Amino acid sequence: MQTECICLGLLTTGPKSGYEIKQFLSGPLNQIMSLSFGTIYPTLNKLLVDELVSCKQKTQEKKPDKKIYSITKKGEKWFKKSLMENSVEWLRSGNYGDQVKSEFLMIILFSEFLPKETRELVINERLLFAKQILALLQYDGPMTSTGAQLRNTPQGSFLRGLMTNIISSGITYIEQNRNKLGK
Amino acid sequence: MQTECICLGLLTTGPKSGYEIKQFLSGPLNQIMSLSFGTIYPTLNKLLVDELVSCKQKTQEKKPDKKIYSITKKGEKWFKKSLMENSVEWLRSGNYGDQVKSEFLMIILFSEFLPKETRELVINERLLFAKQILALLQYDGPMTSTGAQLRNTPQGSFLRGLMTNIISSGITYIEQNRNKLGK
DNA sequence: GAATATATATATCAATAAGATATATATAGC
DNA sequence: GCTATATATATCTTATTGATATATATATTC
Repeated sequence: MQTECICLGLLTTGPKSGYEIKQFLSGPLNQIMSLSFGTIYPTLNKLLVDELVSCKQKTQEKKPDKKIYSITKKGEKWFKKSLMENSVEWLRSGNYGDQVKSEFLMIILFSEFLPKETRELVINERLLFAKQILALLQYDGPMTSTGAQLRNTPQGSFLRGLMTNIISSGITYIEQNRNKLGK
Repeated sequence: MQTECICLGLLTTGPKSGYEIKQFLSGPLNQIMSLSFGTIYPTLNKLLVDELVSCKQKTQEKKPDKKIYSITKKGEKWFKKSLMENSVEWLRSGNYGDQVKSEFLMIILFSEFLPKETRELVINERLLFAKQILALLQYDGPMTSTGAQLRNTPQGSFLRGLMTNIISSGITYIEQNRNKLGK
């Protein structure tokens, strides 16, 4: 999926700045997709030139100015068309639509070369992190910009449920089988 | 984790060509890590210059020549040192050692803009693919170069088990909840 | 009280990596 | 005979990351 489509898709739920898009992709959605500032800002500029988004400068007190991007009607049309025409092709690309790079699991694969203490530290930290993500997914308190778009839609609940399910069963497996890794 | 370390780590289980490294990372291990040819070949050349690997040209009948790379003693030392010194730092990088880009889950997030038929097709294809990965993970027949290194070591069995567990529970969740996505 | 770290916000650039293409040969299927 | 796929390496353009720069305010630590 092109970066353009990802940004446009996120903008369908309401206007956002580049910083807010990054924040959103740094929350629970980071388990699904990540983009860096170096990708987000040039993409928004490109979308602006192509008139798929519009931009309002918002002066903020005590903070740098915000550029709020909104998807235009032209942008919505383009996004929906692109999604319909390409989703099957995107799905079939690469590892059937997934590209995963897990430092953690590579360290585990190579952990025979690691002292027991380091291996245990790595596993403990990772479990802690996974439990933090779970807490974030299950959080139902006041809305933060970070978690907002994963709520109130069937798609958001589906994804939250799926992530919760996968992460939980991963934690259980690691806790029950970590002893098999070691001396 | 640097590409250098990944290649060296994979070479600790025996000499391999660049093509075989790519094959290995295109099997079940693709759920954990992926590298392209444009990354693998330059990395192997760099490792050769630094004398962390050695190379034997192998002329093959009816096929292009193979360059078989072996990790050197210098390479083993460097790899183990790097792993020990950096694994905790690698783990803490980015999304705690994970970088995921899932076209499939982004399509699901945006699926309100998709006709029901396309959404169903995407989910069906993805479930089929997941089940193929499961079969590959559970395969215990004659060894292929692709699956070899995930066997016979505690680390390999641990990862195979973890992947099986996560993928299975993902499949179950999708099958039981896909109806909640639709009209 | 001063120094440091963190958060908000955008932008750019070097280094890295992906994806496409080129080259060459063999086999398998239609 | 034609096309697709598999083996094998290499290169090149494009895309992306990760680091850095800039600016200001707040929170935390010494």
